[in-house]
Amino acid sequence: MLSSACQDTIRAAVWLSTKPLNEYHHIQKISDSLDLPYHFLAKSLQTLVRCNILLSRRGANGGVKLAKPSSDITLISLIDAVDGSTFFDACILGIGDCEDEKPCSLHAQWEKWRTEMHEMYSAMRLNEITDDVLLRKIKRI
Amino acid sequence: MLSSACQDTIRAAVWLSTKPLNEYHHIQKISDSLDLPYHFLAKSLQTLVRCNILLSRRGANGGVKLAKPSSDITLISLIDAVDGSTFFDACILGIGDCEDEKPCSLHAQWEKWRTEMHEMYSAMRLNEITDDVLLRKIKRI
DNA sequence: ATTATTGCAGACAAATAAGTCTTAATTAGG
DNA sequence: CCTAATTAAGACTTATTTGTCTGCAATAAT
Repeated sequence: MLSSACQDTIRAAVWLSTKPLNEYHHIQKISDSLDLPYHFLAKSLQTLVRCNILLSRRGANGGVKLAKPSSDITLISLIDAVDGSTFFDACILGIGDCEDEKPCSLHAQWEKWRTEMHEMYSAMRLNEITDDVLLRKIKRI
Repeated sequence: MLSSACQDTIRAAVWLSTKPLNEYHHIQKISDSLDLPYHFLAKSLQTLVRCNILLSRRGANGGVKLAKPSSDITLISLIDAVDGSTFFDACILGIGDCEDEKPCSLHAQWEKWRTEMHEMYSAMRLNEITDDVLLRKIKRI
């Protein structure tokens, strides 16, 4: 559904959204707080830096921070950055040209949900996702 | 979303549902018709045999066929057999104990869709999925 | 300037998913 | 009984995802 890299970046971004905008935070601190693998998380966050969603600074007291207010960062921008937008385009049965030609019987219903999901992710901004479940130190399944 | 093994078995089952119930069909014929990898499909279909969704017969003129009328076979039974039911239980952010404790802010909406999807798959039976898109020879993306 | 600290980049390793191949077992038909 | 055809089972390979490690480059503090 969402890759684990994507799930990690979402949780990390939510974590950052609870911190002041002007502070840089060491990625190690984030991975420790959320119990995520440091290097794996670091790699995914680099993607967000390249997409101008995060800013980073090297060296002592360096780290990463949100590039803009959390109310300006949509969930879909994170998903697109890390996972790409393939999920919201693909047929649920993996049939390549199902969408362009006549859609299969599952496709019609699937498309409805896909669209709804995409709209929700597009509407939802980081500052709305303040639930502390995301910020708790929870090892993945 | 659905594994490719699962997508394949669904298409194969739909293909079988268009054939007379008393005929066995060589798996090679199915994989040729749908342009799916033979051995990979064969393995997945064996799972359906073990779940009593398909019947099989070895040897000359052998093959597989539906174990019951296509109107008695739900889509969810295929998905559960091949992929298991983990998808319909898991948090979209991969947080293990999100459901049992307080759900995260995404979880509430996600659960609604998950449930709807599960209900649709449970209600939908093979004989309703007659769309010929599924039966066309279409290479995966 | 020097040094410690940090992100960056890419090679590497492990785990999982996807796909292939070989051999054995079973069956129909001659 | 033989033989060809076909599923069953599982080992094997390949691809993708996930995760780790190492060294380099930049930067702030001293």
